[in-house]
Amino acid sequence: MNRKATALDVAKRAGVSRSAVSLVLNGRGDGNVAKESQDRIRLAAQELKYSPNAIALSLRNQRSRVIGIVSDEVVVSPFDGNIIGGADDVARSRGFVTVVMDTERDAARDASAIETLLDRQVDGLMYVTVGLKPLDVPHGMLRVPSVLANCYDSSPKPQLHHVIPDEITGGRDATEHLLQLGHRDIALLAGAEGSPAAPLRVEGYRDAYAAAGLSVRADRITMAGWDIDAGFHGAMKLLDGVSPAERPTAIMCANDRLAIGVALAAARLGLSIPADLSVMGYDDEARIADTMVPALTTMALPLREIGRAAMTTLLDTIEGVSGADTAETNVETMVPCRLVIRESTGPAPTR
Amino acid sequence: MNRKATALDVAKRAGVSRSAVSLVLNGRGDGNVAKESQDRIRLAAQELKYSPNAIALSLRNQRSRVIGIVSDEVVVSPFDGNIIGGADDVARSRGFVTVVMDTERDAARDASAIETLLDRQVDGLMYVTVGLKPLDVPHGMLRVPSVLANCYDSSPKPQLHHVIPDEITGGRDATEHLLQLGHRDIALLAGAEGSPAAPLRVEGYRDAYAAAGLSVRADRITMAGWDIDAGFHGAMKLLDGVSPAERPTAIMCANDRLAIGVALAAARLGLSIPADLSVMGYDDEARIADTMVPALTTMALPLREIGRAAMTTLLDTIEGVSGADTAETNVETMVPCRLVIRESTGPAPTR
DNA sequence: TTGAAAGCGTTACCAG
DNA sequence: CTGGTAACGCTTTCAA
Repeated sequence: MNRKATALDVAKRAGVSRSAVSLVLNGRGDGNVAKESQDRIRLAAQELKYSPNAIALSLRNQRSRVIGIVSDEVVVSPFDGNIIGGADDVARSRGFVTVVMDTERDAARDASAIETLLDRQVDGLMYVTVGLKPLDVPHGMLRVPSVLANCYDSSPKPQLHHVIPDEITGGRDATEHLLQLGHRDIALLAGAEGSPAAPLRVEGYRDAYAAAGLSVRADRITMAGWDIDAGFHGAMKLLDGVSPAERPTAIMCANDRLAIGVALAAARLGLSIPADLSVMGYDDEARIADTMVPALTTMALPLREIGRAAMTTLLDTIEGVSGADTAETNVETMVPCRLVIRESTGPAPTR
Repeated sequence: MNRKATALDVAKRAGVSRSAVSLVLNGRGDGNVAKESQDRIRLAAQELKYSPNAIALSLRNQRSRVIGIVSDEVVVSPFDGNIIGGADDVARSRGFVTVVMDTERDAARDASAIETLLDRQVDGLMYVTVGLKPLDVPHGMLRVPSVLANCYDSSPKPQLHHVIPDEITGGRDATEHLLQLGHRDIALLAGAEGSPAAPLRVEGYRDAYAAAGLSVRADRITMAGWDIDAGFHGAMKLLDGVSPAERPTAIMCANDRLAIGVALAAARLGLSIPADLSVMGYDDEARIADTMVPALTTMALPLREIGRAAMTTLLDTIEGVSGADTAETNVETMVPCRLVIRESTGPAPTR
């Protein structure tokens, strides 16, 4: 646990001054320091395993090459962690590191996390949420380049760029997949009221119906909730004791957990998926959708892409890349969802 | 985006010197600074919203009150995030903050994450994994007080304290719950080979059988895997086309996803849970076990407790709390799992 | 009771 | 081409 080597140690060992060390190790040696000294410096640095002290560097340069990521509950919840994964990919590839702080949905902690990060000279901030939602943007975020991922500035005058999934198109594409398979009566288990994502997915569903010249039956749309039991009870209501002619031939779910509930209900009722009933999920949740029996056709949320896009615009503004967004330019990036066809959807049964 | 107030700004506004500001704001004002000046200083600090620059502080004090948490994939995976939540609770309550870096299972990134954290003067390090596993401890962790959560030093001479769940007792308690309900033929879907947790849970299962004076049937234990499909196929093999007398009356699963697969199979076979078949999960995965239909009886992994315990021992050694572990004292803390009884287990069917 | 100065490890500037 | 010096913001010691 002995102290790390400093630039001074390297200088001494190489028999030069600190400044020479600094110049050489930052690639500005040529034309400033004798070749011979350069070699000695580099050798000494290696022998001492010298790496500059990041703290001193930050203090000196007033920047740290660190991006702070604040999340409402991405770390502790099972969802959406890949947004952070994608963001980190991009950050690393551009020579930045990310540090994450999760506030477990406590708004008071948001502010203090951001203050902490700011105090440590982060060069930029990113706020990530579990599930699309409006955000009361913490004040500190405006003091440094910042971006929102999977959430958006809920104030009347949005200041921050945000990156979100295109839920309307997602809902539409999912519905169209089913329509193309010949389904004409598609029930929608639509998630819970109060979530911003749910109504958008419903809107996409309506769009697809309209585009196909079909009219939607209001009673086919249920704001069921987001969990397995909601899917189960929703499906039972739709299917149990209902004659085949009256049954929807497909159930589209607003997430994969609902689809599990639907599958449970179908199995209990002796209905086979997809022969008797097609089931669609949404999210493509890892270790759920792909391992379901049958494997779930679903609309994948572009989590990594959201993270990548958000980090890219953030770093572009930090590094002043030309074309980087200013207050004027677009404040919204929408990333398309991706249809993943597996085994839970098939041709509508003939009746 | 104008610069933050510094101690010098406060001093100027209060008409005193920088040092006075420092003394007063660190509670060492009495006996050193006139009461009157103290008030002026505090007022000025408030007006300027002064808070000390953490970077300068770290540089000066050679410590940061930051704990670095490195994870193999806790952030991006859906599992075990609550370990970090628990750790953060304890850290905050003791005036530390945590920053998380996820290396997405890339050992090369472990080392660099730790180097980055060390360069930023973290006062301590914690490594967290998804699922119990041996860890090839990255070298840098030995340069600063460190602790392992949900993993353990795989080297012959373990150096670091680790905190892990008591899987053997967990397996035993789960089995005993079923035994107490009258089950005598309990099948075990035991997870995958190669995972350290699986054999421990099996050992607990054997212990419970032994304690009850029962002998285990080797063919009742299947290393099935960890996912829904494995549970489904495992259950089908156990149940499909097997006469009631030959069927196990309960299936114990090494995690909740396997239990989903089992429930799916049971429903398809017209078996009712728990009347015909009791099903146990393991993990008490959020939004899965509690919302299953029927709600899953399961063995809850003490994730938050693991995080809390790990952070507590870490901070104790950092702050030199008496009784804090030294190289001599215990290197292992085992946290008990917690039986959560819901609706998927019931009395063994009479036959 | 107060203020000046040193030092934490860097880098950038400017004489030599 | 080189080495000393200032500055980043803070705390602590020492002298006034």
